[in-house]
Amino acid sequence: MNKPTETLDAQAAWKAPQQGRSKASYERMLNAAEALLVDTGGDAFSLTDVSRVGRVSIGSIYHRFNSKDELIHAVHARFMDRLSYEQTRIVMLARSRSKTPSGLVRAIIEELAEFLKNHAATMRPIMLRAAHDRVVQDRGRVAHEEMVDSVVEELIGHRSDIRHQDPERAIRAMLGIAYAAIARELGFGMAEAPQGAADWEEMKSDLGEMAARFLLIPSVADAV
Amino acid sequence: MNKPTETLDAQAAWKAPQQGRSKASYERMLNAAEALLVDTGGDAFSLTDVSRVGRVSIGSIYHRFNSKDELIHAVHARFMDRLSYEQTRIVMLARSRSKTPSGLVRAIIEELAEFLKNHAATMRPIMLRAAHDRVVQDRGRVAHEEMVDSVVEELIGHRSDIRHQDPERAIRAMLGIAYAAIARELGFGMAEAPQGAADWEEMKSDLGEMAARFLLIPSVADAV
Amino acid sequence: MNKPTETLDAQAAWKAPQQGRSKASYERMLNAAEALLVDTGGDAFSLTDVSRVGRVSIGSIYHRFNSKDELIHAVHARFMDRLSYEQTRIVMLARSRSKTPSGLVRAIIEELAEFLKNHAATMRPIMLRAAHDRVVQDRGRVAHEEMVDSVVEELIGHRSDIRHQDPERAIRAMLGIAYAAIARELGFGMAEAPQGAADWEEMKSDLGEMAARFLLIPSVADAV
Amino acid sequence: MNKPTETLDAQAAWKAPQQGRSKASYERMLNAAEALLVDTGGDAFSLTDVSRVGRVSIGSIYHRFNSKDELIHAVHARFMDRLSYEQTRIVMLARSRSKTPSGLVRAIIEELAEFLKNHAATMRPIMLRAAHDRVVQDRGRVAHEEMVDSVVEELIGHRSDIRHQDPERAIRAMLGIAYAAIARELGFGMAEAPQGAADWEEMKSDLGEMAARFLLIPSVADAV
DNA sequence: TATGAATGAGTATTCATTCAT
DNA sequence: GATGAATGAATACTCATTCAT
Repeated sequence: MNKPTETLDAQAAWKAPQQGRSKASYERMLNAAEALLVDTGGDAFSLTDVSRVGRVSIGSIYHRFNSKDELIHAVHARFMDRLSYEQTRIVMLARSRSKTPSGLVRAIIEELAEFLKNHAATMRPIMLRAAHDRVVQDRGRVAHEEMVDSVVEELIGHRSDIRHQDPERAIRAMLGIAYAAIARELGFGMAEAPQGAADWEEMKSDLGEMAARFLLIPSVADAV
Repeated sequence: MNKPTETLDAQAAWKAPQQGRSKASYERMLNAAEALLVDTGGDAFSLTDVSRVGRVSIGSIYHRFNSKDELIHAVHARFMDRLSYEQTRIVMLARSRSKTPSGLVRAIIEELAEFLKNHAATMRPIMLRAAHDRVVQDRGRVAHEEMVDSVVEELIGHRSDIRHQDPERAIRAMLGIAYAAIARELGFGMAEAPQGAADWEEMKSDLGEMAARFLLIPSVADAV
Repeated sequence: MNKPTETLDAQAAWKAPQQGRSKASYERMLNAAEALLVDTGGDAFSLTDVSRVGRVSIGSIYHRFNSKDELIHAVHARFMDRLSYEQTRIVMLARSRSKTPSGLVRAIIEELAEFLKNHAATMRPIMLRAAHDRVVQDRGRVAHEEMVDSVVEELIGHRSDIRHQDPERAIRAMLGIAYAAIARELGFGMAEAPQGAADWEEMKSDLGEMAARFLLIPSVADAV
Repeated sequence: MNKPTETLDAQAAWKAPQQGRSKASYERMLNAAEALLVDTGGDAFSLTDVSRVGRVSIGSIYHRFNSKDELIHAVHARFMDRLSYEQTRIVMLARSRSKTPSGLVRAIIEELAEFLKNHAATMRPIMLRAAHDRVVQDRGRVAHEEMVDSVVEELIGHRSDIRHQDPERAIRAMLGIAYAAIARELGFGMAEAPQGAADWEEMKSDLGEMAARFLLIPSVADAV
């Protein structure tokens, strides 16, 4: 594994077996690899480790995957699939909490933050892997864009409240900034959870406040 | 170098020679290691590479440093020293550009962003290294806090314009968020520079706007 | 299969099924193995390859054969059987082309060369295999001796024209030399066909000439 | 080492150290590899074997060579160098034994055969390696051509005695055939020395006879 | 009988670190 | 001090063979 795959696996080369012993061993592999990903905080585990933890032979792993990279991509893909459903619910949950524009924006930030926090343990090493791995980067970008689109779709309904020339661009900018701040707070791309992250609630609140002020209030330059 | 040092090198074990051939060879080491850090996008270069690029023997490297980790820490320390002076100038430069609170906030964001962009090539792999390396993390945190403190010191003079219960906390929150957004845009912690980062000016402007509105305008909740 | 079998499989351990689906699958195995032998230029293909190419399961292969070696021996045996008939015709064809001793010798060389050339694609990797595999060596030797015997039988009828103390030995020596030269020209024992083998016709003609002069003309030592 | 190098190493990547411990260890590597080549009858030995037999570490081998292939090429090159001097002496030795054309041709065959026999133990596995390895093939071809050229140069002085339209071509054809026959007799390209090779003297004599008759006597077709 | 998933010993290669010169 | 050769543990990957279903 000198260089992680540089391009998207057009068609994933591996496929999940559907039943029985075979499926059980397949899942032990993925579970072991995911656990090691989380525990080591990166991909610096050996296939021997996967073999031991998952109680599968090295050969079995290579029976399913052509390389360690492919195994990691399978773990990633499975993780992204799990995320997918929850991610679509962010806007829905936020909407159910508030109907005012300001409240909605804050709720979206809050739900997004909680969603990411719930999966931080796995996202941390995945983001680290993304540093070198185009496949992981690309899949991550797609998921991120889906999330952004769903928020835009919701907030654009309030476009008249958004004090920007281009409301959609403002929403996207705000989300990019909020995502970056949350990811940093949660230590995405770090091997371990950050230590001094005591102020999670405060941080969410600040971020919601900032987002709401940014979108919904006329520029200070106009005011002053 | 499976595991980067986990704790602060209480006292750095290496010291720079003060003169002559010795100093020249010492600097070739550091320069080679830094160049490789940037070129490979991480610490995945071998000491043999350093030896070749820097025209120093492996033995010389181990004469100065007890391990590859220490060499990298020296590179990091030297880099942080170079940054230190420029970082202190951020506030000064911003102040010279605008005196109104709003303009000052925007100028600070702008200067911070440009400062980070100027050093992005080196900061990218360093942030990646920080993922596993407590020493790098800690030094980075210290520098970051110095930067934050200097901004706080400047903006706190305008505390009456800051529409928050705790103006200092608001400033710190804003800076954390802004820093995260800039770092993400510049691809800190990634092996390569991000591809589609076309909208640098827009992004700086959005961030400045967001910071100004966050700090200087009453909450939308109060208003609505 | 680190070490090919060192001794003759006293009794071949496999047997061909006589009918139906079973026979079809058996032949797909042999065909796949033979094709891979030719394509890879040696035995460096895996049973997984045979399984894929021949659309037979690994289990099926092991149902018929106790090892990869045995499979290869079966391919070899089948190939030698196909050769057997054609080989017996070499002398017959040569005889029909010329009745003079000189013409007959040349025709035999010509027919032998063409016969080997027709099967060169398969003989190349088989000779390579023979380098390590006593079973293949021994079977090859037997077939070779049959060919030599048939030529001796034919030419010995012209013994009075052969200018040697021991005409039979001279014939055998000549055939050994001719066979070696043809095999070298055709790249037997090489992974690929030789590149610059442009002069096939010339080579056959030289060899025929040499054989004829060797057998049918008194020694130069006698003459000079 | 899935595929031996396909092209000539333009410049050999390894170089022999000139003195001391370093040279001793370098030679132990080459000697061990050569011994294993001969003993195993091919390149099917592991670098661990080389490490054990040569009392050098795996790392030392990779300090000198970039791959197992390169090590084998170095062994090959060293062997070819040793051969080079002796090969140039073939013609000289033959000339000192006989001045008549017929005697000279026989002496050349005899010397060539003895020369090859003396190095058969190493040439056997090298020829096997050449089956897959273009570098070995190419170097071998060059050496072979040098030998052929030196013989042509000698015999062409007797061109008036050579009963062929194109004497040089006849000499080259004869040498190609003789070389093939000797190589086959000596088991070049086989893992082990041939068993039933009882008739070495006879074979040399037959080959010399055949060569002499081929070159020096008018065609039987002309005579009959 | 047929299938193909599972096994695991074996191989080439890398690289931080040590140490003889 | 300086050099760079030597070390060897660690790792991804292959493939003949076994065996559960």
